[in-house]
Amino acid sequence: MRKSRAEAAETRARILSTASRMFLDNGLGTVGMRDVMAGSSLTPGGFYRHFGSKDRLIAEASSAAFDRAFAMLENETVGKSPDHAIERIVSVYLGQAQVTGKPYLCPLAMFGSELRHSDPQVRAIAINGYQRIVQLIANHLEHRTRRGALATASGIVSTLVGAVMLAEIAPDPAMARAILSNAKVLIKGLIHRP
Amino acid sequence: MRKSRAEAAETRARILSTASRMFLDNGLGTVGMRDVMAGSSLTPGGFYRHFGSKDRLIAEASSAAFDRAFAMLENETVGKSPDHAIERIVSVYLGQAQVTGKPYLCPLAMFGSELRHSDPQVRAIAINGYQRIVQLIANHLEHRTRRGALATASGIVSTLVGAVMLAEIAPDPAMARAILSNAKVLIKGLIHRP
DNA sequence: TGTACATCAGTGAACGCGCGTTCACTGATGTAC
DNA sequence: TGTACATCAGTGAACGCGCGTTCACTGATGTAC
Repeated sequence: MRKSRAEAAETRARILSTASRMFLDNGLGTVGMRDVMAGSSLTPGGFYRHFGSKDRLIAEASSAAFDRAFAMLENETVGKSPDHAIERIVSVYLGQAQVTGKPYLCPLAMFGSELRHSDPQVRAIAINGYQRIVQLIANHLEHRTRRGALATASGIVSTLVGAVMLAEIAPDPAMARAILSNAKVLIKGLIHRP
Repeated sequence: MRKSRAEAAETRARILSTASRMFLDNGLGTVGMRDVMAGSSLTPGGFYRHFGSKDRLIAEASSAAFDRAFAMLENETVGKSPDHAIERIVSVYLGQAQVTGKPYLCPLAMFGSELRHSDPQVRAIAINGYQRIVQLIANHLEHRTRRGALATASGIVSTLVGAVMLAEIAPDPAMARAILSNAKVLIKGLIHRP
C-alpha cells in the first residue's frame, strides 16, 4: 500500500486543503479528524503519517488560510491608486462570505473567538495574519506617519473582522448585507478625510 | 433531598449565572455540563430539573449575558451629553476584558464565531443583542435621520466587537491594548465630524 | 392544626456515542549491492 | 540492470476518555383531608 514520495506529498496537501476548508466553514471545535480524513478520501489512521496532532493541523491549516486570504487581498491592489486599492481590499474582505465557493475566507472572521483558546503557536499564526492585513492596508493609506497609518489600518481591520463575523451570525441575508454595507460606508467615510 | 420552591429557583439562577460566566470565559464548545454543574456545587444529573438541554442553557445564558452587558452600557449613558455618552459606551465596551473580574463581557466578542453554528434560537438572541447595542448607540448619535444614525451605529458595533475579539487573541497585553486603542481612536474620529 | 401521601430537587452511577490517537498489518516504493 | 530487503503510506479496528443525557433512588417539601 505504500505510496510514492510525490503521492504522499499530494496526500498531505490534500488533507491540509480539506482541513482548511472545513475549519473555515464549521469552526475548529466541531470538525473532527474523521471528518477531515473522510473529506480527503482517506481513513482516520493515515492522518498521523503527515501531522503530529490535531493542534498541528489547525496551525498549518490556519496558516494556509491566512496565506490564501492575504494573497487574494494583495492581488486586488496591484496597479491601483491608494484610494482604489483600499476600496478593493475593503470590498473583497467584506464580500468573502458572499462569494460563491467562498475561496478566501479569513480565519479571524470565521473562527476568531475560538483562536482565543488555542495553543500559543496557533495564536501566533493568527496574530501574524492580522498584522499582515494591517500592514497591507497601511501601505495604501496616505498618512503623515507610518505609525498613524498602522493605527488607522488596525481600526479598519477590527471593523472588517467584526462586520464579517456579525454578518455570519445574522439569520437573514438582508441583515447580513446591511451589516457589511454599514461597515463599508463607515470605512469609506474615514478614508476620504485625511 | 427535595428543596423548597425558593431554593430551587435559587439553584436555577446559580446554574445560569455559572454557565454565563463559563461560556463567556471559555467558549460554548469547551464548557461541559459537568463543568457547569460542578461550578454550581451540584452533580450532573440535577441539571435536567432546570433546563431541557445544553442548547437551552446556552440560549438562556447568552440572553442573560446580553442583558448584563447592555445594562452596563446603558447605565453609563444616563445624564450624559450625546458625545460623552458615546465616549462612555465605546470605552466601557472596549475595556470589558481589561476590567478585573470582567463582570459584563459581551457574547458577540467572546464567542461570536461559535454563534454562527448555534441553533436558530441562540442566533436570534445574539442578533437581538447586537441590535439593542446598535440602537443604544444610535440614540446618542446626532444624525439627520434615524436611518443614518442606525447605519453608523452598526459600523461602530462591528468595530467594537472586532477589536475586543482580536485583542483577546493577542498573546501580548501591550498588543491587546494597542488594538483597543486604535479602535477607540477610529471611532472618536468618526463622531467628531457630523 | 395534624396526618398521610404525592411530588420533585438533587444524587451519582450508567448509557451510548464520538472524540483524538494508537497499533498491527498490507503491500508498493525506495535503497543497497 | 536485477535482486533482496528495508521502509513507510495508508488501512481499519481498537483504546481510553469525556461528552450530553437518562435513570433509579433519596428524602425533604408541598398538598389534601
